[in-house]
Amino acid sequence: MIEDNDQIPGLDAKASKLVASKGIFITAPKGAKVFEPGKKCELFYLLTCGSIRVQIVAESGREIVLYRVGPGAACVMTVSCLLGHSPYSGEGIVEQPLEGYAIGFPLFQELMSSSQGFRDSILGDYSERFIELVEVLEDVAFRPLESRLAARLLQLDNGFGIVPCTHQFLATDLGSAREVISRLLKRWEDRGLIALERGKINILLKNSLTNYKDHSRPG
Amino acid sequence: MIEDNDQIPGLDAKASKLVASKGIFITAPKGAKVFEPGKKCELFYLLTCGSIRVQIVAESGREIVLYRVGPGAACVMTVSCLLGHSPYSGEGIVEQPLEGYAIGFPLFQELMSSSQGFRDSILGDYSERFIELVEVLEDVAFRPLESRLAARLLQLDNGFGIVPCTHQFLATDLGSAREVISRLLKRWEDRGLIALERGKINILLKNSLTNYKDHSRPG
DNA sequence: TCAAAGTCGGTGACTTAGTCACAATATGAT
DNA sequence: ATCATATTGTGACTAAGTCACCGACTTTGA
Repeated sequence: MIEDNDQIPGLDAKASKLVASKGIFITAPKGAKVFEPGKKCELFYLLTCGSIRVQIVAESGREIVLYRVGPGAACVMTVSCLLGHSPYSGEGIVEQPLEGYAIGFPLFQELMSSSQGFRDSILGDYSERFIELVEVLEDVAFRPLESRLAARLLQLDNGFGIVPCTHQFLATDLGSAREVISRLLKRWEDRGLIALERGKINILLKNSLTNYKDHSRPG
Repeated sequence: MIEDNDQIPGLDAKASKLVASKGIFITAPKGAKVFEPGKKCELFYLLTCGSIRVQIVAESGREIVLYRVGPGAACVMTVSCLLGHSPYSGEGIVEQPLEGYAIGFPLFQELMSSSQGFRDSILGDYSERFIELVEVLEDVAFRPLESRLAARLLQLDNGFGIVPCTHQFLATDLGSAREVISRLLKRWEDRGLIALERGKINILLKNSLTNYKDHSRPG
C-alpha cells in the first residue's frame, strides 16, 4: 500500500489520494497477461512500479512490440479502448513485476475532468506513443531486417560487446521469425562480425555492425 | 470566408469565432503537399471542407496510408509534432480540394486550455486514430496481401462490380508495390474472378473474392 | 492530325523475408 | 544419468518486394 505522503507517479496530490482510496491495489508477477486481443476493456492501470509490454500477435505466433508502459505513463491502447468502448487489439504482458492501482471507467472519467495534470499526461502519452508507433510501422514495412537487427544488437550491447538474449527474443522484438533471425546471425558469425553462444551474442566487430545498421536508416 | 453564424466543424461557437478571427484562411488544390517528412511543424489545420491523406513514404517510393483527415477531425500527427516539437515523420497530401484555417502553436494552446470541446475532440481523434494505426500495422505485418487486396476491391466496389482505379492506387493504398498488385490481379483475371481494363477493374465473382478476403481475416 | 511525352500495365530475373517441418544440441531438474 | 524443455540449425518452399525493362494507351500541343 501507498503511504499518505506518497504519490502515484504522474498524478498530483489530490488525484493520487482519490485513486489510492477508490482504486483497487494490484500486483502481478513477471509474464502475467494484463489484457489480450478481443477482451473487453474495463479497467485503467496506474503503475507505481514494474512495466508492461504491449504488443500485437499474429495467428502464426509472430509478435510486434508496440510500446512499454511504466510508472507515470498511461497505456494508450487501454485509453483508446475505454473511450471507444472497443475491445483490445493487442496484448499486455508484465515484463517487470508490477504494482499499482486499477480504476474503473467512472473514476477514470472523473480524473479526466477534474485533473488538468492527468489530462495533459494522457495527451502527452498519446502524442509520444503515436510518433513511436508510426516509427515502428516504418521500420517493419520499409526498413531491411538486417539493418534493424544490427541496430537492436548495438542497442542491447551492455558495453562489453555482449548481448545476453535468445534469437526468439530478438525475433519477437523485431516482429520477425526466429529462423530468419538465426540465419542472419549465422551469416554474420561466418563473416566474423559476431560470435554465437546459447542465449548470448558476442559483438566482435562493432563498426561493421554499425555499417549494416546505417545502410538503410540512421538510428 | 466563413459567415458570422457559421461554425467551424468540431468547434463550439466561441472557439469558431476565435479561430476565424485569429487564424489564417487557407485553400489548397488537390495533390498539394501540406507537410512532408522532416519538416518542422508550426501550424495546426482546421478544415471546413476537403480532405488530407496522411502517409509514410519509403525511399523506394512505396507508401502506406495512415489515415485521412476531413472537416471536424484533427490531424493527430500534426498534434504530436506540435506537442513534442518534433519534425513530421509522414507526408500530408490534399485529396479533396481544401478550405480551412491554419493556426499557430499559441492559439492552438489557447484552444486546448479554454475549450473543453476542443480538448475532447483532440483526445477522441487520438483514440480513434491510434486503434486504426494498430490495425494498419497488423494488416501490413501479418495479413497476406491477397486477403487485403480482395478486401479493398470489395470495399471500393461501387455496387455494380466496377472499381475505377489504377494498380498504382491500390499498391499505395495497401503499402505494396505496383508490380506485385498487377500480378495478383492478373492471376485473378486468369481464374475468371475479375476482368481488367485500363484504370478499371470489373468484379465478376464477388463470392470468390470474399473467400480470399476472409481467408485470413474478417473485414 | 500527328508526334512527343506521360501514364498505365505486363514481364522476367532476382533478392529478401516468412513458413513449415524437422533435426541436433544444450541445460536443468530429479 | 535421464528426461523434459529450451535453444539453435537447416532444407524446401512460398510470399512479397526490387530492378530493369517493354509495349500499349492517352493526352497534349504544335
